[in-house]
Amino acid sequence: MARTDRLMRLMDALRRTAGPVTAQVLATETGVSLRQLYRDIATLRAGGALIDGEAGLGYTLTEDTALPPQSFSQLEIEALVLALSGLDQLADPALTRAGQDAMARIIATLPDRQARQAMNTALRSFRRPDDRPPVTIDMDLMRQAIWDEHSVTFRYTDLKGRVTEREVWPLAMSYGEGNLMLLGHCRTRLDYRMFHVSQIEDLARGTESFRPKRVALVREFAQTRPAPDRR
Amino acid sequence: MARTDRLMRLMDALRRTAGPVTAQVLATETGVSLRQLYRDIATLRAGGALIDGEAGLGYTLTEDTALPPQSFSQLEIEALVLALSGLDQLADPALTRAGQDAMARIIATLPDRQARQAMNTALRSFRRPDDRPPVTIDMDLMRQAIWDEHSVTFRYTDLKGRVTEREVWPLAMSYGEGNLMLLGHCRTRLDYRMFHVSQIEDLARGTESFRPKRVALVREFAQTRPAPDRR
DNA sequence: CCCCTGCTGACAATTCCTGTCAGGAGGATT
DNA sequence: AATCCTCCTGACAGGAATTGTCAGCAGGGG
Repeated sequence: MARTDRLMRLMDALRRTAGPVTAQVLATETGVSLRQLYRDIATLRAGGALIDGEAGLGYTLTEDTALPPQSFSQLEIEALVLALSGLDQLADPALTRAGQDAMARIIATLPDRQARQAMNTALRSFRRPDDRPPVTIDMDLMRQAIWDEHSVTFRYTDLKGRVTEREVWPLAMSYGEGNLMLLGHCRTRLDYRMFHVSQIEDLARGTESFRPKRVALVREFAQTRPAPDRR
Repeated sequence: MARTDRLMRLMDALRRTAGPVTAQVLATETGVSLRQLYRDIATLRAGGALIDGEAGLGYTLTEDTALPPQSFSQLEIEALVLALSGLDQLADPALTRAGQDAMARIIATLPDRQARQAMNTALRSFRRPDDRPPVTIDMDLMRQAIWDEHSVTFRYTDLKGRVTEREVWPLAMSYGEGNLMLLGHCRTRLDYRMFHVSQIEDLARGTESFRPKRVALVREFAQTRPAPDRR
């Protein structure tokens, strides 16, 4: 790892000095021949760093790409932006807002050029939120219950129109078929169930606590019904 | 830089998987012999990464040393996980993979408790990838063209079954109606068009460059047809 | 007991890295 | 113009590092 290490020190040296630095100085500082230093500079440039080299003057670091490892790749940013844009369709304003905040925070840590491009590489979704039934229940209460590992009670209308009262251990939110769904362990049926959030009414905090079983339960569920493979 | 690069990919692979991974799997994934993988693991450990290796089971990443820690609220993490899970539906393996890597990297910077919870707060989507037409074109080429601000040509079958040859300035990818879409400026029609990626055939690099107009074009498009309000 | 795994050592082949030498081209100073 | 300083590139050979193969040990789980 001597090389990688040296390249890091070279970047540090470039960052440290404001004005142009000659290759000779950098070569001495990194303990390498002049020829090799030119090669190292070439390597850094290939890695995305914008290093301005002017004959008769020296090197100036124009833009710091911090090299792939520490940050996100272009493709990863694209995936994030694209994915977050899908949240608009979930009709859960708090969640959408949180997603935007998170994205903004991530973008804030990006190098300038990458950040500006990121905003325009992927677009927000074009489907209007009104397209799907609005979420009427208190999602904050639901999230709180999931987080606290505490049961909830609600009235549920299933796909065939049957209405039932249920007490459920809320395990996780999911995004299936373009709808916001709740995965829960139904205390009445004693089995895992997926609920369409839009079909839930009269949500209230229940009396049971299932701490700290949630992680185990979710894992059991995942094993019972394997999710689509990841690759 | 082949080695350094491979070590990064190895870290990504370790971050991505929750449970123990065997050395053989990692070796295959990073394209290296089993022996070399053990050496690579040793290198990462020497570099400070805490990788737990148990005989008969596999490797588990205990602690990550990369990336400055970013703090996210519980809700933000939930939004990220939920959003990223939607990528599975896009049938673009590279993008899905990038999303997983990015998520893993974010989670790696989280405090332990928060991280463990995050993995289970939201579930991956349950819709199987096969549900939608697979992406047949070379998305890498498309992304490259967007990034390079260079035109592309392709044959397009519209919703009414009409087939046309087009040259387009690709502006951005979008995720609308649950499908992967391309926003482009059609050079034939001289107007903005949305294309369903699954309807694109014979994608090739075109002859026109539109540098550096992309940002301006996307902005103009956004003003012309306002996206659903963001709040 | 077996199998599956993590882990280590040795060795040869190969690849990669590096220093040296020899130039070319552009800017700044005289 | 002349000169110096610099960035930059190519070729080549010695050396260092990386890697695959082969061999063996140790620990967990059935």
